[in-house]
Amino acid sequence: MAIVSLFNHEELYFAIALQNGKIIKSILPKSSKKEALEEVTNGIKSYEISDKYKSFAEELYHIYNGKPSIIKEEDLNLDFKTFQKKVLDEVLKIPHGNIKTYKQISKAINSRAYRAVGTAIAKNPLPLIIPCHRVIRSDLKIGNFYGGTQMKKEILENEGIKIKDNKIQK
DNA sequence: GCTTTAGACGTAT
DNA sequence: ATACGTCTAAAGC
Repeated sequence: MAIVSLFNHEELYFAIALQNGKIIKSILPKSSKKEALEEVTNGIKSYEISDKYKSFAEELYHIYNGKPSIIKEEDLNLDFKTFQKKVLDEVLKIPHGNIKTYKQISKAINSRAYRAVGTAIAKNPLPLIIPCHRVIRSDLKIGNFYGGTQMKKEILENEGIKIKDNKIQK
């Protein structure tokens, strides 16, 4: 049985799901409670909604607004398949306010599978917590994002990164 | 400088 | 077999 907690601020709805005390799923902000719930419970068979982990859901809101995450690695369920685990482990290491390219990630895990890095990140079950928004293209363009490039840009700007014409400014 | 081309990798469809 | 949140190198404008 998974436990789902919600948090909302104005028109932004965040949600998080935990199983055995570990975070198994987070979502990017949605514009309605219904959407947030649908998204976070996608793929989860049985769950109950409670305020028990509301602080985690609220934390998502803080990360979205550019504050450093206080969620610890031991709170996360990182039970992924080998390749994806390597990729997400690397992404998790990117500090707040910093960025890395797809190429740097693939190099760090001794692979040339830049494309596969993209797909692995696309399947990230813990957006915001695993900062996949900090992974960009080597030409410093934003690249794509599950929640849309616009949202990726917004989060990065909230972290203090300057962006002009879809490009990171050094 | 820009664009297009092709092949490289892991995974899901 | 093909498509993808990509990269590089080469070619042409």
